[in-house]
Formats: sequence, C-alpha cells, structure tokens
Amino acid sequence: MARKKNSSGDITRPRIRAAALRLFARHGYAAVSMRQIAAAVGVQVGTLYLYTADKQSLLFDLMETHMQDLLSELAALPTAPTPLAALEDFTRFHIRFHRARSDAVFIAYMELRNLDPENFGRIEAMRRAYEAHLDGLLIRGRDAGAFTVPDTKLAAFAVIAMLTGVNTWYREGGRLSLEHVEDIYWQMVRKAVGA
Amino acid sequence: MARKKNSSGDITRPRIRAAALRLFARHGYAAVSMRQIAAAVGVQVGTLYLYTADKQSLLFDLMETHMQDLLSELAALPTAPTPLAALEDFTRFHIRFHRARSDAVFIAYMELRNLDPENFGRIEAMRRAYEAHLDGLLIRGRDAGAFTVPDTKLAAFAVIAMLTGVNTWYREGGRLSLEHVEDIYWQMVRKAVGA
DNA sequence: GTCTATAGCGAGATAGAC
DNA sequence: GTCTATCTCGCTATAGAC
Repeated sequence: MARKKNSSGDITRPRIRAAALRLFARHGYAAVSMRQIAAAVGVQVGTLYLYTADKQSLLFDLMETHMQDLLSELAALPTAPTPLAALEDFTRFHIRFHRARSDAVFIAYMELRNLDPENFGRIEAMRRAYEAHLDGLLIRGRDAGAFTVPDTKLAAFAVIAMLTGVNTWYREGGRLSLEHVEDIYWQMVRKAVGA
Repeated sequence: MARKKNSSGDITRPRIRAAALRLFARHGYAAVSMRQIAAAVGVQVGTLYLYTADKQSLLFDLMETHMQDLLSELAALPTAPTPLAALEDFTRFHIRFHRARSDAVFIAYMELRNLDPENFGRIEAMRRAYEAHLDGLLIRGRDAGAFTVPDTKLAAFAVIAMLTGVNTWYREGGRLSLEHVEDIYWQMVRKAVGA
C-alpha cells in the first residue's frame, strides 16, 4: 500500500520466484538447493530468506499462485451457449493454459508429495474444484442429451489426463501448431464423450 | 550359475529393491536417503553398497526392470483377430499392468530427470517402443477402416495419457471395481478413435 | 555378508556488518 | 536490502573389523 514503488524488493521477489519455478521444474524440489536458486538470481543465499520463510513456503507459494491463476482464468471464460460449446472452450483453454506454464504445471503435479499436509490439502482442494467444474459441465451435457458418457467423473479424469498429456510431448516449432493440436484433441474429446 | 542357492544375498537384494521402490515412489528419489532405505530393509547403510554401485544405479535398475517387464508382457499378449480387439486388449492390459505396479509407474515417469543422460536415453527408447506399438496398432486399424483418427501419433499419446491417469485416482475398495473401470475406459477409448 | 566408524562434503537457516 | 561468515545437521560413499 504505502510501499515505495520500484524498491529493489519489487524486482528481486519475482526474480526469485521465476528462478525457483524453473529450477524446481527442471531438477525437482528436493534436488534444488537454496544456493542454486540464489546463484540463478544473482544474490547470496541469505537474501532469499528476506522473501521467503523457508524453502517449503517458496514451493507452496508457487503452487498456490498457479492453481489460483488456473481457477480464476477458468472462471473468466465467457459463458458458452451450449454444453458442446462449453466443452470445446474448456478443452482449448486447458491445452493453452497448461502449455503456456509448463514449468508450473509440472511442479503442481510432481511436487505435491513434498508439501506438508496442510499445504497439500489446500492445493488438492483447488485441483478438485477444477475437476468438479468439468464434471458439472459433463453432467449438464448428459442431462441435456448432448453427451453420452457412462460415468461423468471418470470422463472428467480421462479428459483432463488426456489434455494435460500434451505437455509431455509438444515442442514449439514441431510438426503441428498448437492451434492444430487443439483441433485434433477437441475432435478426440468430442467423440470420447459421445457428442 | 554356480552360486549357492538361498544365500542371504538372494534375500537381501530383492528386499533392497522393494524398499527403494516404495520409498522413491512415496517421497521422490532426491528426498530419500540411503540411510532410510537401509533402515526400511533392516541393514546398515554400508550393506547397500554390496548390491548397488551407488544411488543412481539403484534408481536406474528399478526403472529398467519396470520398462523391460512392460515391453515383455506387452509382447506376450495373444494376437487379436481384429484391430478393434487388439485395441481393447491393449487398453485393458495397460490399465491392469499399471495399476498392479503403481510405485514403479510413478518412478518411471517422475524420476526421469534424475537419470544421467545415458541412462535417460535407454529408458526413453523403451518408452518410445511402447508408444510405437500402440501407434502401429492405430495405423493398421485406420488403414483397415476400423478407426477414424485424425493423427495416430497424437491418438496414441492421448490414449496412453488417459489410461495411465487411472493411477492418479483409483483406490482399491472404491466405488468401482477395476474390471468396471476397464469397461468404462474401453468405451471412451473406442469412441475416441471413432470405432 | 554385514557391521561400525568416519571422511568429506553440501545442505538449510541465521546473525550481524554495512 | 544485501552481504559475509558460520552453525548445525545429514548426506553419499568407503575402509576395515568380524
């Protein structure tokens, strides 16, 4: 609030977060030392503790911010006229959002086990909210006769796993543009839910 | 060959592997110490080095064995009469195999980044061979007019990601039996490839 | 085949100077 | 706001007794 603008802390903090995000994604939380993060930022290790209570808090902050962004951007999607259109919007949103933040996505999935129980619970709740959104969408579509799915919960898991999988193989400048990948996955999702 | 049967090493070795597998899956390779593994087995830490050159070799052995099992069991599946039947066999095999070895599956995916480059290359090659099997199956089915897939490579990635995802939520004694889960996923896979 | 003991190192975190 | 210096701990790996 009353904080002076452009204090060096306003610059250092995001630099620490960016360095930690990248290093955690590359090598894993447990394998990365505070010294490595400090070196990547260009400060000494003691400086990091001005911005984070400890290493665990740094990890949790990164994951929490990521999940909050995911949920708020999902909520910001325009309302679709039909269940089919809503599912298409979700499909394309999921691929684009996850592709644009592959480091954070990787961490949010792989480092869950390195969170202490309370922090784990909070992240899990957000992940379940995201899944519940898709499940609700599938339920409405099925009830409206637009989809044929044997089990909406399993279909939600299956769709999310399928779409998140794009991150494991997609590379910029490869055989297909991301737009084209979206088109292909949307065809597969649409057929999988019997639309 | 000429080794005496039931020497204590024949017992200790698999116990070390089992303990390492479980601990690596639970907490991650980097977060698990050789001391923890030794304690889980009930030996002192020096003993571990009688069975493994170092921690990295222990990880690689576990991953290599897992991938070899995966490929040999896949190769042992009876030949199916049609592409559709072959895809159903693959679907059910993948779910069952991965469910039965969830610790090894988790490690083989999550700890790739902790392998040194040469070891990484070997595991990656086996993973690609598995994907290529499914891709080949999809190509034959599409050419025979049994499937409608826009891109067989992407369909293979999508199917594998979808099926492997079962491990993230399935729990013994839950709402659905594994057999039932197989049925539901097979319906989704079948529809996704336009069969 | 397993143990005890330890070398050598790097980790997370903190204190206090500037 | 950042640095230097350091405390304390636990790690991988090895040596040598039994």
